[in-house]
Amino acid sequence: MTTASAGNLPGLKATRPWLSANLDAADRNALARACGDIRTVSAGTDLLRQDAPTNALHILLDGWAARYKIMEDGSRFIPALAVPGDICDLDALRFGQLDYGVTMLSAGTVAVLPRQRADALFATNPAIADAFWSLALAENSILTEWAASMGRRSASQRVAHLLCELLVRLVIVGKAGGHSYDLPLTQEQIADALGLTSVHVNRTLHSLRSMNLVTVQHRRATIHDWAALSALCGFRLSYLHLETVDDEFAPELPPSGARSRHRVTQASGPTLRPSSTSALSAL
Amino acid sequence: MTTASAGNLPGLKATRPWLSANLDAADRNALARACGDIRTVSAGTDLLRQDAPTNALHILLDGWAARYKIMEDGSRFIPALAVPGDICDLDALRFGQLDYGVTMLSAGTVAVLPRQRADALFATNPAIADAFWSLALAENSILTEWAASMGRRSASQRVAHLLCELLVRLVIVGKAGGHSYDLPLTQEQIADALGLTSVHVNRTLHSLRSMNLVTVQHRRATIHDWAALSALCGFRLSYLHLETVDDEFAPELPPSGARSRHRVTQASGPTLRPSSTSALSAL
DNA sequence: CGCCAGATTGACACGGCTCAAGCGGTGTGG
DNA sequence: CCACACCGCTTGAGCCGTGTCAATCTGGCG
Repeated sequence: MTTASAGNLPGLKATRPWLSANLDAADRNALARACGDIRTVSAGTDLLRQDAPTNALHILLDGWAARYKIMEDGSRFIPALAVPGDICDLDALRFGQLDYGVTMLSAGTVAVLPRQRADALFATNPAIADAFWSLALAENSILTEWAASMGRRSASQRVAHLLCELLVRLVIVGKAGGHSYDLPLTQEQIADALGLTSVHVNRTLHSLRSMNLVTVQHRRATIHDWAALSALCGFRLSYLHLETVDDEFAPELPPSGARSRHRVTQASGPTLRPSSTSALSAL
Repeated sequence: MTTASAGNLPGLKATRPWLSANLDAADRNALARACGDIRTVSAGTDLLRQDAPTNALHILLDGWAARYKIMEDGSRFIPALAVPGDICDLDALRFGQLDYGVTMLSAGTVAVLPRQRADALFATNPAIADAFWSLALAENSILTEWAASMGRRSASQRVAHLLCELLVRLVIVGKAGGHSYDLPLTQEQIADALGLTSVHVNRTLHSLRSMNLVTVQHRRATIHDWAALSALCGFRLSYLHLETVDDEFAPELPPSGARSRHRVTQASGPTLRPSSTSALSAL
């Protein structure tokens, strides 16, 4: 569709994930001390089984994890992906049984934080409670965006949007090099995250490639034209609620009174100033 | 599809929404006092505009509200519906600008809770902070289920699932009479909440009607066969995290190693013991 | 009685799914 | 070091669930 300069990425100042973004050294230490063990796990390991009882949170320190849901007809759906710094199963903070499972998509390391210790931390370190609140609400916002994708975007837009989101999230935690990053998902897993079929994801990926927008192969994604790719899917940074994004990227106000499923305008191709810093490695 | 007895509804003991479910009189009073004004609003009123700055939460006391998102192509998407007892814009607890708007679907009343007062309350009344946490995580779970619907369920299953969810949520706050309830959404709004088209929602509704599962007309939904309707869409109570549901309705463990998009079994038709109690009317 | 938003209906197009075959890389056992 | 197996990627053909477009109908309401 849109052509465009091989634009740079959105100008992010943030260098840490939501959870630790606003914590000082003391609080980060307290959080680290509260964690039980640190587990090194291999790809395919289930951190949590769907509908099984649980009483601890899993904070992903390295690698990728996915929440998954086996639907009533046996199909699988992936409602969320976790990258370093994310919490795999935040709901365990209040609920003893979750209706999704968590599995590792790559090898990695995970910190286990017992629910009771988390509550204790909240009581003594308000800043930590704050950090968890921000994380929970940001997650909420991402879920909303994913739902919107499945409900109102085409296959190629969904794929493009996911790739854009992941680039930004990975840049923030220092896991993206330039415009590319390791993407350990199979096409089938991408399909499960987007409500598509692996066959169609394959075709869509080829289509995006042929437009010189992005290449995904050998478990690595390389974005060739950020401006065009983000314009194609209407990607806007605002929903990620990164507190330290440059003003120039403040979201534009969309047309106010729109009807269901219709035309429109717009295009945004912010420029990015990559930054880095290991995730919760300090933990 | 499935025939079945005009089953009763799931056996719920809960009589209050998440927010006030575990608050004692003192805390409820504190919450009420913290709220600024109570606004009486008419249908169509916008409580919050998409991408506009905000610094207060809107607690819905009566009526229906919807979060909406205008997509880049001008189409509309509704990521959440609020019924009495729900918070329309929980994200405002931490973020000063939300990428969704909130509009009233019916006339109603809303309590406005300034963000700062909410934070103050959390510091002094741990039980209230707890209540908000539960609400946030439950909302998260509902969003996940909606995303799963859009990603992996057919049109009729989506419609059925939404109608099931709403019945349960309304029973809990005493707004459902027997197996029916007022549903102030137009078919177009239902379509926007399900990622469908109003034309297709219309056809789907007629189809469900012809199967004697449910009737939706004149802004009222009447479920004729709960057992069959919930079986059709694989509705399970667990994702709503109602703490006081009878054990007999504990979710069944789904088959463990499923592939993307395939066969399966299952059917659940719990029996419901309606209960009532006005939402946050005490506020 | 006239208007209008919302509900209906029909005809038709198309995006994405299904089914099925074939290919390629990689790990493993002989 | 080769042969096989297996998993994930590709590709083709055809189908079908939903969307699109366009009337027409209906119930409320002024």
